Amino acid sequence: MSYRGPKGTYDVYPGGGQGQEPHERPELWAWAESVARDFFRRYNYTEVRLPVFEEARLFIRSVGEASDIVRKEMFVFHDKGGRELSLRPEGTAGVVRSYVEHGLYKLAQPVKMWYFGPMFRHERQQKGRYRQHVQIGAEVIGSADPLVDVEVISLLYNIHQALGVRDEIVYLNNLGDLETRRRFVPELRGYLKKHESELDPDSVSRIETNPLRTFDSKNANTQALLAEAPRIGDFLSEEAKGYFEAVKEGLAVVGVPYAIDERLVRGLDYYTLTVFEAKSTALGAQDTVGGGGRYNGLVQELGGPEMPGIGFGSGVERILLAANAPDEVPKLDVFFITLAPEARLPAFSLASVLRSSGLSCDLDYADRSAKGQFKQADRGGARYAVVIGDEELADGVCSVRDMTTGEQRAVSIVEGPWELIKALGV
RNA sequence: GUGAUCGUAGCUCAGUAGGCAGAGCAUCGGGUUGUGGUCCCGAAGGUCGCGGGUUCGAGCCCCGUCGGUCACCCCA
Repeated sequence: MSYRGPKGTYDVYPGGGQGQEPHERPELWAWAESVARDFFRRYNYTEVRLPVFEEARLFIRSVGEASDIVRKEMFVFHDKGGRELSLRPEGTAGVVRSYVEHGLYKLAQPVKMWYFGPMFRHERQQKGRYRQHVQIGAEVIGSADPLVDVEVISLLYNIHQALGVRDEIVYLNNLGDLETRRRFVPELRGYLKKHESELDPDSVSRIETNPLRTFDSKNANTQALLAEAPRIGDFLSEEAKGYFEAVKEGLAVVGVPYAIDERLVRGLDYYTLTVFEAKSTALGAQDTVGGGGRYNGLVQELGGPEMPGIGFGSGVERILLAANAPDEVPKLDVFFITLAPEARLPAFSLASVLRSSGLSCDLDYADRSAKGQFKQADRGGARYAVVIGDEELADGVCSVRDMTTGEQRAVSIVEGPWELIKALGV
């Protein structure tokens, strides 16, 4: 094989589902995007389309120097002007950059935005994890109303449910505001240092850089130790506690089931207060379908005014992997069957007119036999086969065959395509 | 980045002990000089991931490399 797609990437291509993963099937992508798009319309979100690369320092500043994404997962490159750029590893940084750059804080707040597009992380791939993957995401900037948190979380959950994600659980936590973190982090760090010898190496290295992340460890010893560790819930300010309660109450009202997970911290540094993660047990080890959180300091951090924000990102490959994918065959309205060389141009012309009228149609381009053309019509799920051969040409008609019933009748084409269009019931 | 495991037809996979590269599905044709979805017959389709080594002889054994898969790490 002379060429292959780059490591960790995949193709979406026609193949009738033979040997294809759900996320390799074009019709499932079309379905997922249209379902998501309709949800965003109903929730009044505006689509943004942003570059897939940005200045690298944007991600370093927002996602965080100590984060794994910045430390080892960014596709960084230099352009010919010596600028250091990076393929975007996540969506929030670009959206916030755009919000600040275009002064969107002058618009009526909050500004509600969504996007659908590829993200890039240089990782070893496995089930549900690719170096290029697609995220559906939403960001709401300019409101600190806990009901916005509820809206964002329920939007994520409802999209997943509409797409058939199986066995989904939404985990929820509150990381507190900056004041909370200031008091909690030294406390946790002290505890971890005391038990340093019993921790796994990854967790030890995080004691100084980002002690909150140790909560994510899958190491059994570390987890046992953390059960006794100080809890962030005990350090929350009254405001943060009240905020958390309001979010929980809102979720109950809109019927989003959730579970509190006090160890949920997430790997991006910009989160404050609400964080959430939607997982599905239908996936492998990479069981997070979508997640996000509030980032009340980020807009200011990136040079804008003090504006709160919240958002989610959800992996479309993982959605499709965790979903009960519909097994819909794309349907063709008409397939033209030409049984004489002189029939090809009239058929081609009729197809062109039918397409203008909104019907989907196709014809044989492979010089197939009559039988082969009917098979092709059948494969395409055609409702009608329109046959044009010597006999039809002599009579100025075409033979319209209903592929479900097998009934066939002659329709005049002497006056043009209008009889045919009428017969097909447009 | 670490570990395990696997690369044979478009797809799913057989391939015995190292001895001529196979099946099913899909594709194309024929049975029906112009009629599909069922059936029957046939054809086409391969640098056995790639490179090196051992051997009279390698899909099979050895080394390397690239890629897939799964897990760790981390996340979507």
